[in-house]
Amino acid sequence: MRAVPEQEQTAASLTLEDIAKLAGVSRSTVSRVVNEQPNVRNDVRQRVLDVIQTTGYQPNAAARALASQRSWTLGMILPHSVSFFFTDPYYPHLTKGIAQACNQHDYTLAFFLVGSKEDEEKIFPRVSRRGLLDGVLVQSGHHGDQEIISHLLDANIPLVVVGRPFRYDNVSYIDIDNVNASFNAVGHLMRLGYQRIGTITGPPNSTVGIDRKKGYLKALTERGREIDEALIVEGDFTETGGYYAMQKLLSSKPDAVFAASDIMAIGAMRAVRDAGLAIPDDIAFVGFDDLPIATFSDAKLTTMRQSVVEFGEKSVELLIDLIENGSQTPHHIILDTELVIRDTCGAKKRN
Amino acid sequence: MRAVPEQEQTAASLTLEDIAKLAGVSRSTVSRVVNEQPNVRNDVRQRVLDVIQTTGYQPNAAARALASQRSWTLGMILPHSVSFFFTDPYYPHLTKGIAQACNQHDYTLAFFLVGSKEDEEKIFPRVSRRGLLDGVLVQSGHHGDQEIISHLLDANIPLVVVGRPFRYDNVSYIDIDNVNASFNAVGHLMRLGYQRIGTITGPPNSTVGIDRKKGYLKALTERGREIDEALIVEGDFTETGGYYAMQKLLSSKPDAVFAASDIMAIGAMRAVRDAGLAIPDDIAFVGFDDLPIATFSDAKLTTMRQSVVEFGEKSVELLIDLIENGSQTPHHIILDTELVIRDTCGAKKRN
DNA sequence: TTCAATTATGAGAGCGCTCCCATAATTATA
DNA sequence: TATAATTATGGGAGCGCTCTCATAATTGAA
Repeated sequence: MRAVPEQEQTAASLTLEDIAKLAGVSRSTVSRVVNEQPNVRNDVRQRVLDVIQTTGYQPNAAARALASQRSWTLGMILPHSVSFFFTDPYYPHLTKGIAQACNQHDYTLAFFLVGSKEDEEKIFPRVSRRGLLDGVLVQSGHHGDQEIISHLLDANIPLVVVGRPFRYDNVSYIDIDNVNASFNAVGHLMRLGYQRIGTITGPPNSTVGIDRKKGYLKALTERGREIDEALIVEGDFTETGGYYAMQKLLSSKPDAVFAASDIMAIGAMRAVRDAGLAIPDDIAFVGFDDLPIATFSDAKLTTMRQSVVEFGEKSVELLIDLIENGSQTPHHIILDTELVIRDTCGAKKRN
Repeated sequence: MRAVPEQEQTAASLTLEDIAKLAGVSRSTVSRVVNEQPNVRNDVRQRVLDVIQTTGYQPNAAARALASQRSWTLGMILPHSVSFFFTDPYYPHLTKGIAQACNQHDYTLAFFLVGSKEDEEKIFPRVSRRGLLDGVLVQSGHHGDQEIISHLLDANIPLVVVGRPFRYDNVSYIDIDNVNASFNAVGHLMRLGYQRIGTITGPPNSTVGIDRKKGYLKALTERGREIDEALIVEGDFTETGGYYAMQKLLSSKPDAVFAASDIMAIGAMRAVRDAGLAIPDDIAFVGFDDLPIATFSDAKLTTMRQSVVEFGEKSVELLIDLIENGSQTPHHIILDTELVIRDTCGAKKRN
């Protein structure tokens, strides 16, 4: 059933043994050179390298994986809950960060986008199949993802959750300090003198949604402000969600709004303009994420920056660390955020 | 250097041989059962299946790949040109379609997101490494992607381009008939009686941009209308690009606009509203893609539907066909589109 | 110059499958 | 019932690597 080998002995179908013969050394020596191991004489190493160079030899990934019990492939799972993969550009960006980090570390990224809850069942055995993945990244932080996480935990496969999961004591994850970041974002608005600061939150079944709201509340209460429930409206991390949330908020007459994501801030600002109000003069804004879209609009968005690139990098590095050093105690990494002051908060006008 | 096996002989680390022993048959028989091959007595098959079921056995992917010379993994390459991966939700959607199709066909999807032109060099040897991928999908249609495509072609790896590339005589690709689709979209506006139909095109270094503009021109000229260059403005498949393009267009006083993508249409409609004009009464709109966002806004977008799910499915199926039947003649698949009439074209008001 | 320590090299086994082929069991046909 | 055809099963080789271990070459110290 194997395809008939045509004319060619293509470069890529050469084996270690072939290279060894061409370089006049043994398979083992070539293997050492390929894997940059010591104990090869310099001239020999160079000779082998030359042969590899001219032939364009590439080691066979499957053979290497079988022999070394390492596939050099990481899995990334997007659970069904991450259907805003399509509505919040944050996810594509994060995905890019992860993909790039994998490249840099010479890992291949396998992508498991779970379309439906049933798909999760189907994907699970695939992910836990030996010889395919060295470790798994799960983009999560949603309440519905507990099951898949504990599945993965049971399978004893190195695992990093990207975003804090609901139960996290026994799993490694990476996140930013959402509470504190939001606290600072709202604090910034308070320092600028705004009196009626509203917020558009994320959904309450996500840790991100919960934490950012918590930071908002904390900022107000710690400085003795009263919480006005009418100033808190739930969004869903979509632009449209932000738009409608803002429409509701408008009746409570806020003078500033902290939106839990840039994309919601953009939707909300559109609602403000549609209502004939000006930003930041009538209503000031602070967003969250600092995606490129934050600067696309006329009014550049003041926002809490989290470096998605760094987020991706660190997730991958944590996972690789887990794979290579296999510690059993879960690691929790919290990345920094930084307030980026642009136009929409009104800070510049007040200087 | 191998990790010390702790207490467990986890289910997933069982081998074919173990299952054989447990079921009282040979390795070969288990292999036949696992791979759903004939020539196994029913009761034996059932016995083996039971053992597999209870042990949770999963064949080792690397071993299977090595022995069968098939990795059951497809690569998806997003060249650097697809940086609008982050600005046009079309790409995440398409990615989802592809990911789901891979799942359905029991392939794993490996994801190569090329961050920079230099990355392309780095990714190339990885992709052409034997034993890793059975075939490759390239999301393309951009002028800058010729190089990577011919690289892949040289490497003699089964290849499907998703979107028509600039040179396509020697490569398999899948696309929609963009010219005809746009022709129909614009024809729809003409039939509704609009006189000054403008267009916001895609960039001219993409086949999609070129073809959709071509369809626009064809629709006008075939019906004896004159082309007014002032009614043609270039966009870049981003919402912001659509917004600014529309601002330019406004001075030419169009009564209808065909936008080459939904996301640009949405940006453009925002510009129209910001200018105090109504949709569709002052300016009618037809978009292209029919992404979910088309229906999010208040004014539901009339648009040319291309099924991204089907697009993904068909790409994967074409690639699998190439892998399994390995024909040398390139296949070109053109999918259908369908005009979805909603509010923004004004058709409903006129009935 | 001699022997120990160190470094370089090669041979062999084995990773866990698939696939071919030989043989055993079963069924069909005469 | 005997023999041919068919179907079921098992054993062996091999996919292309890695990694351990034995041995050869080189260097250092006495």
